[in-house]
Amino acid sequence: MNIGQAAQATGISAKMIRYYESIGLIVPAGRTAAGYRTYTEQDLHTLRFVRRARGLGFSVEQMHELLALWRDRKRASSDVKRVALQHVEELERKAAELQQMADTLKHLARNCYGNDRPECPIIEELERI
Amino acid sequence: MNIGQAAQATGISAKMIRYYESIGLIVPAGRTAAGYRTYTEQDLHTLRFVRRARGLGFSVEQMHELLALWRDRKRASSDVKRVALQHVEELERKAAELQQMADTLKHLARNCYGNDRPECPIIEELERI
DNA sequence: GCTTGACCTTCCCATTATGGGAAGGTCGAG
DNA sequence: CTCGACCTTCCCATAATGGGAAGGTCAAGC
Repeated sequence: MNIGQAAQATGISAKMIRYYESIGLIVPAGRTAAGYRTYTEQDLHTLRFVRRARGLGFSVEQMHELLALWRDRKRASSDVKRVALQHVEELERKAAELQQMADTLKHLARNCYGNDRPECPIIEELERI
Repeated sequence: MNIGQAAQATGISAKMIRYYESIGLIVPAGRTAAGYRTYTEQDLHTLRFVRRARGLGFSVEQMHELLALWRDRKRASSDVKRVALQHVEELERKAAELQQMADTLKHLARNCYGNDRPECPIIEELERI
């Protein structure tokens, strides 16, 4: 299977598959005599793992760790849980930060008439002399 | 006032002040005969506006728009409100996305014993054959 | 057998906002 | 006059992703 088919089968773009290979996240794919990358079912399996991890917001570095744990049949589930919970913390911290910004802005916008007049508490807050 | 003092007075690094100037977000600072940038109180005022906008998660492009509205004494407050609410939407969308990821992971982690055994629903979910 | 279009390869560039660091010029205090 | 603290510009790096060029390969159809 060529890279284009692997891309379609896994939902990861060919560009990204090559990138993941180049940074050592996944092992280099096999090659045909002409130099085309070839993908086995096992390769697709790995790529799908990667896609799901990305979908949960894991960074490439964290995926590296997760892939290593996946491959290690004797891993302790506590190791996986640690990585996951650490990531949960970061996700929640970021989510809260964004929500905080949104709340502040919503509060300001609520006090803005939003009409043709120039008076605007949003700008005034940003300006705050 | 030199750039270092302006940086300290506004909480924006000297590096970023130069960057904002280079991309045209702020007007070029005055210069001494030797080429040092100089900042007036008005300049600091603008920089503080920028810092607050950054603190609310506005992108450089959005700040461009906000600065233009700020300078335009005849702006309609509805224009400001539109920019703000559009940003709120994006912030809330991103926050919800992150929180969704966190919730999914927390759910998986809750079902993981987190002990020395290898069985782990987190890895199994990522793998999902 | 040759052409053509769809695919593949590598390489370079761009994105966003931020910082690190080098090489060299300037300023003020002692 | 010197030295340390500052300033200047320029280049590089980050994370993850895509765009695109130049050129090689493959398979289908004539």
